[in-house]
Amino acid sequence: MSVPRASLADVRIATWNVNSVRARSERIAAWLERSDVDVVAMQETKCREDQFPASVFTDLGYEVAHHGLSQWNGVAIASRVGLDDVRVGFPEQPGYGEPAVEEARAIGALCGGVRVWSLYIPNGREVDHPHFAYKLRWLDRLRAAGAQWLAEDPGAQIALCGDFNVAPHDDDVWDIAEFEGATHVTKPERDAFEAVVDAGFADVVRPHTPGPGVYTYWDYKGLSFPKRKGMRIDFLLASPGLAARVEGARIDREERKGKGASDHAPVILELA
DNA sequence: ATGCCAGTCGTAGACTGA
Repeated sequence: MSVPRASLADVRIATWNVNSVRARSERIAAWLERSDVDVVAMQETKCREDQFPASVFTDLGYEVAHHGLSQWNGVAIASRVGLDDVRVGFPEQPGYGEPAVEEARAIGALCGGVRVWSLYIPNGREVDHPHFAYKLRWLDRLRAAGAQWLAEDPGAQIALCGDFNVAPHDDDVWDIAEFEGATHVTKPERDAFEAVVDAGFADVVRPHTPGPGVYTYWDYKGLSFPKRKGMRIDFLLASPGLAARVEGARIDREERKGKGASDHAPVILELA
């Protein structure tokens, strides 16, 4: 049983695409004990509410909120510094298809004074696929929601955490030449990502984890991890009020190693 | 690149992922 912290200073916030919370439950529990994070935003839980293994988190002293509608997507936040005012989805979050169907891609909560969002941005699939337009629309609505939150409270401490499925710069992939015509690196996707940043949400991890060759995701196929063929697509974007508290950040490559790893590594932010 | 690897459904093979 972890001891809840008495102070809200020296908080660690992480984001991690776990690629199934059920298949990964033992590794997640071991990682929580090892990493000593206070808040973790998870994506791709891949389960419904009634299937979510809440005890994995509560047994370690965390509160947990989950949003899952099917075996796809699914987002959660676990916290041991409070978990209040849980919000499922953000205002005007787009749905997918005709008619538009809501997907479990966003959950927010107030954790120790920080508004934490766990976000799973749509993949896009192919550049000419309807899912690609959905991805761009989703990012644009996230930008609009974020801008509105900062307009209402410029000093708000907001963390947009998640798998953005965008590699914003060429050195965020192992070889940009290999991505000709591929999603994740196109100008519209990068513009949509930068628009979120420009709305006031800075990538506060990169200054502490400079590249090139620094990634958060490695495909299971083709020995991508040992070959260091990765992508940097998981981010913690911080509002000005939160960015001012950032003292450090790291990507936990160790967690990508061994049997039963997620294809994404956790990304951890250290706050004063 | 038709696959590669992994997880979901369910119990074969389709779908999703990036």
